[in-house]
Amino acid sequence: MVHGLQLVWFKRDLRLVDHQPLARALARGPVLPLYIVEPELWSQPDCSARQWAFCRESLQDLQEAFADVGQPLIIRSGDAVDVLERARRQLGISALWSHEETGNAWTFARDRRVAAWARERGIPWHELPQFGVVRRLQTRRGWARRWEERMGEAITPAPTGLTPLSGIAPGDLPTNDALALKADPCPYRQRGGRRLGLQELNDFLAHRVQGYCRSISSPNLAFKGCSRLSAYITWGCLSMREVLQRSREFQGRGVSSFSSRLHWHCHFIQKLEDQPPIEWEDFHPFMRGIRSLDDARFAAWAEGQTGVPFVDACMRALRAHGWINFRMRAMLMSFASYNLWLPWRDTGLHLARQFVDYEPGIHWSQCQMQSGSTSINTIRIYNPIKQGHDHDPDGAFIRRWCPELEDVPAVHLHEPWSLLGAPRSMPIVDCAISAREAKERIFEIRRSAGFDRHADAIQQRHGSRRSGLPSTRRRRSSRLTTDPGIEQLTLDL
DNA sequence: AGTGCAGTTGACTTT
DNA sequence: TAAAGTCAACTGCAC
Repeated sequence: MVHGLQLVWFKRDLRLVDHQPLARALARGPVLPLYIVEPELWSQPDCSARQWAFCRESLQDLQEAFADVGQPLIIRSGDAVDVLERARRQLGISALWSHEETGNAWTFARDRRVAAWARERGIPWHELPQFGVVRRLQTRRGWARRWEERMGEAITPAPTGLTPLSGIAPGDLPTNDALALKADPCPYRQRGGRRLGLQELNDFLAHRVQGYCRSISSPNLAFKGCSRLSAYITWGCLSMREVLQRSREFQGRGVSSFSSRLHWHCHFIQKLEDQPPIEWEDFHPFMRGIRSLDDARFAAWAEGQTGVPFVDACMRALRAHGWINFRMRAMLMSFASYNLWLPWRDTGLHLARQFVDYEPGIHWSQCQMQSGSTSINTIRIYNPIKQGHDHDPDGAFIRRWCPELEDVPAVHLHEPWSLLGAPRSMPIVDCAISAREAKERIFEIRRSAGFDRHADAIQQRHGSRRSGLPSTRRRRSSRLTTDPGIEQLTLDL
């Protein structure tokens, strides 16, 4: 049976291997592979030039891969619905194929407009999952098992020998200027594309995975010792499935620690999939609006000028690399949310732009988790001085990124204000005092009436079944408040 | 050689 | 993927 043109819409899945929408579309008929550069997307406050640069390199790599199989990748710029409608009018479209995307609120709204357009035009839109994230999830029960099932599916090989469509101009990739992106120098950024992603994967599994556990916490080791695959997974140069399956060919603590992180990747994205407003709204209603934006504090934090050396070094390294290890991300967020008491939405947008591997679901879940607003996790306030001593004991990292501290002797490097006699600038906040105040504020809210009732509901909806069982204390107290029989009894007493 | 004591370590709790 | 506090057990040392 002959079908009409199958439009495969590439989003953050910039590869030919393990691309089920592409493979399924090819089984139906001639394929038009399309990437839509959306200027409005790139003007969103969580997007940046460094992300576009990585995406653009990945697209160039994909263009080459398509050229090798005989059909150019088609690039168009503009609003997605406009571009799709033009394609429909000019070429006729029988079906639209893509991966499911759990993006930000903007891409969610855009997908709804595309869905409405497809419905109106009678064009079926086949969206297939590429991660362990489940659409329209009813319960978290059995989630981990489903994740394993999906990740265990056979890898779809790259197609070969496509029949080229004639008379369609391939189109050009716009530059930063054309997208009006703000200058965003990032000298040590990883480069995009599947070729480099595979290189990183092979090198990680062959040489670096053994030392993985030892390297992840220290900013001195992490840039080389971590997998460094996150950006390639975010932009889809590599599929999660192939990364997981390849890594399971190996054994050891490093491999199991790494693959459990792939599992957590999907666990966190699932939260945003289930509840899109968590991008800007605190999970727990009692946590909403508790912090305030202070411009001077925000600027000092964002520019790596807080006066706390380890915090500043991390922020400056992040700006220059477009990446930093997990623990240091958590510390930067913790410092902003607790010590500086800044709203996580504002600081989260800044971090989002810094991350080449920005993945909305992970990012916003983590921002909230490191700000204590989820209510289902215990609050974790990082002490940047202790973190510095633990993970940068000789101060090499601080010296690398804070040249202004050149003449400070090693013993004072983590807290140069302790160097008596020198007119050393004080940090913008006292770490110990501000941490204690933040802790008191959070626990005051957590003690307030009705807090646990919301927290239990959040745990029910978003908590991991595997490890996130409510604490004994909470379980006990929630039984008291949710079981009407016992509640009556306790009220009587 | 046993006792007292300051200091350390580790498990556990609290915030 | 926190940090600080508590407490008991332990250690090294002086006497």
